[in-house]
Amino acid sequence: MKWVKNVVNKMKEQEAYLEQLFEKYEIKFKAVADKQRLQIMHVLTTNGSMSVGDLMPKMDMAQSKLSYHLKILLDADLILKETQGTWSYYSININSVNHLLSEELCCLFRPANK
Amino acid sequence: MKWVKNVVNKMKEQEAYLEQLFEKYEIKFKAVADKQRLQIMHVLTTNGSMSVGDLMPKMDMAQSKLSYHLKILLDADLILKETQGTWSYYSININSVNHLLSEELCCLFRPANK
DNA sequence: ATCATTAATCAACTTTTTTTGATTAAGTTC
DNA sequence: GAACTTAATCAAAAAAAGTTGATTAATGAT
Repeated sequence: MKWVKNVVNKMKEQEAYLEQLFEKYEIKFKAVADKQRLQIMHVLTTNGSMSVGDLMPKMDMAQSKLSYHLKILLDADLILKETQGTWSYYSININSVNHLLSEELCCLFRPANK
Repeated sequence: MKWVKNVVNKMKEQEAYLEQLFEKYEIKFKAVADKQRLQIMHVLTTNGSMSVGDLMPKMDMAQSKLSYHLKILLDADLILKETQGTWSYYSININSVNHLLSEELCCLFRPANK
């Protein structure tokens, strides 16, 4: 019966779609599942664009460690990077954060929240 | 100067508050930072309240493994548990999910989304 | 060209998380 | 109460994530 096959196929498609989706969100949620990275995001929110060197004292973190965490946030598309010569400037990706977190939470990562 | 001390104290309070907040969210985000657990949440969403035994075939997962992941979601307050005799029934905690995730994401964890 | 600066990457190590199979505890059924 | 069912917990092993210090690559300054 043709329609049975069609239904089964639809279900398989749906499953594959969800699996992909969950994988994507796993990466994003892993990125925010660390208080140090949440702190980085918060510092970038309140200070705007910052170089790794600027972040080091604010986070009290060694350079290689900071680079490691920044890469995770960048791979999850939660922050943006702009290279200028030998400097790397990072900033929050508000758009991406808004699509991921609840409104009340986003407030924490919105510039100049009062 | 008294006002300097006051300002410094306020800042320290703010810092302590944020640190606590980030720790709380670390736990919640860790819980959703796993595709298997996202899948569990989704199954609970579409099927309503389920026992561990019901979930096993749906997740194709051994009992002890399932209990492990359910505990993580429960500790993060993202699911609810009701014990009836020797059965444990788990269900999604919509309220908590709504406060954590973006609206578009919550749709995935809202019963009967069309 | 040499030296200094900035930040990414690497490799070894540590810590945390996840998986697995077995055991335990508590409640049913006969 | 003996046997069975359900699900939590445990301990050992495996896998993944995070930390550390050193190296590298690329750019800038002298």
